[in-house]
Amino acid sequence: MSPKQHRGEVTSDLLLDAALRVFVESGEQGLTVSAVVRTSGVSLGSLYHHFGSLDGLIGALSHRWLDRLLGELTKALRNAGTARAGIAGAVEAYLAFVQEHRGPALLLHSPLADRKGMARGREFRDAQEARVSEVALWIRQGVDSGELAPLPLPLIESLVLGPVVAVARRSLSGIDDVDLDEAARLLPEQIWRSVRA
Amino acid sequence: MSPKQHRGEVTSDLLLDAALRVFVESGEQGLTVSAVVRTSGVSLGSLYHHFGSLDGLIGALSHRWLDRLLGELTKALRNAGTARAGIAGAVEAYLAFVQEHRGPALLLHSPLADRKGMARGREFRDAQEARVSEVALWIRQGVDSGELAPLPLPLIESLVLGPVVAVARRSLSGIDDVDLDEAARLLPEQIWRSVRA
DNA sequence: GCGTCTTCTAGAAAATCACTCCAGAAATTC
DNA sequence: GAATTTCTGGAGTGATTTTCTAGAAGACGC
Repeated sequence: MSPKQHRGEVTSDLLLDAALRVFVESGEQGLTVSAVVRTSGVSLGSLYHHFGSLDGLIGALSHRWLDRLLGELTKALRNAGTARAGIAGAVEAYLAFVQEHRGPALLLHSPLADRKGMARGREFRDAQEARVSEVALWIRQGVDSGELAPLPLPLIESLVLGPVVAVARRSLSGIDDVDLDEAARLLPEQIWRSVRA
Repeated sequence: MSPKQHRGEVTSDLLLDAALRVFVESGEQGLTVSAVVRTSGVSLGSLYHHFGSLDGLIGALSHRWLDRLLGELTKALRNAGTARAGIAGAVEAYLAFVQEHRGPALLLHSPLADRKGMARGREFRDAQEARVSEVALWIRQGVDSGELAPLPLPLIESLVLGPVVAVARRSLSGIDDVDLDEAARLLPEQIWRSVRA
């Protein structure tokens, strides 16, 4: 790690951290270029040098945390001996992530991540693709082994993650009375019923 | 219908229609005040007179279509004799709506509707509340009659709509190969398994 | 140590938007 | 037919993102 690169990493990390902090404190409304520049202490020029645009910065931040979340999910799948245990583990891991990282979870489930998280460069897409295809592979194995119902892969993925995302959104939006602990206790069994063979 | 009101309705409808057209053609990026003014032929002042802000216009548009969608869902629930038939009907109605009204569905599933659709006035909220509470009531009856599993209502709602929304989003984003007809054929049975008693 | 090239920082200026404001037209009311 | 309310029009304002360019800091060969 050369000094120059070290400096560069520090600067972009300063920006990413500041962006998350601003988002948590001020919401997506307050997440402006000037606010990030102010709280990070980094200059406007540096921001645009490293990320090209505000969307680029937000996209990189979203990607960083989406990668963590997908990492938790794939780890849960990998460590499970059965399809049933894998589904349950992934559901619990998702909800645990939302509880432990409320700020980042809020970002990932906010409109910002949808818009700016997409249309990323190659590196971003590829790292994600690796995760996603690992999930797809795990599902295919479950179907082939007869543990999961013989459905199209996207449908199985939607049946598993759809309810989890819905519950997470409700909890994060705050207007609903969803207890994530309760959801983590009840959802795995119900979701399993919808995808088991 | 007096002449003035007639003119007023025409003007606001011109704006709503133009906004949807602009969104479908140019995406949420292109949905600007000037674009709406240009394509509608209505003046800037009129836009702000009728809707107060761009968010107000988008919110009204989202509300108009969300109301239609919820109407389809509640109609499906009302016309069903059993809980199982109701779930299946609602799922099919949702997916049919997405196929028949791709533009509006894209709007409803886009970040715009999330942000601007909220924080509306009393009239908007109330009309929606009526729909939502009708759904809640239907679910409660299913639980009480022993047809649905004794779960918290938000969880049941998430188990039913979560996968449907996930599939709809995939289809609308275009990057995925989800066949909505196939989904409408397969999902009802799988979702039913996750919520039946 | 010394010039060169690339990378990075800095912030002023430009461009784009949503929104305000108010003058006046059109419709309504009495 | 005058007064009042509602609606239309668009120039102007302020905020925000982005561009531009001048130059500082580091990498590298010599």
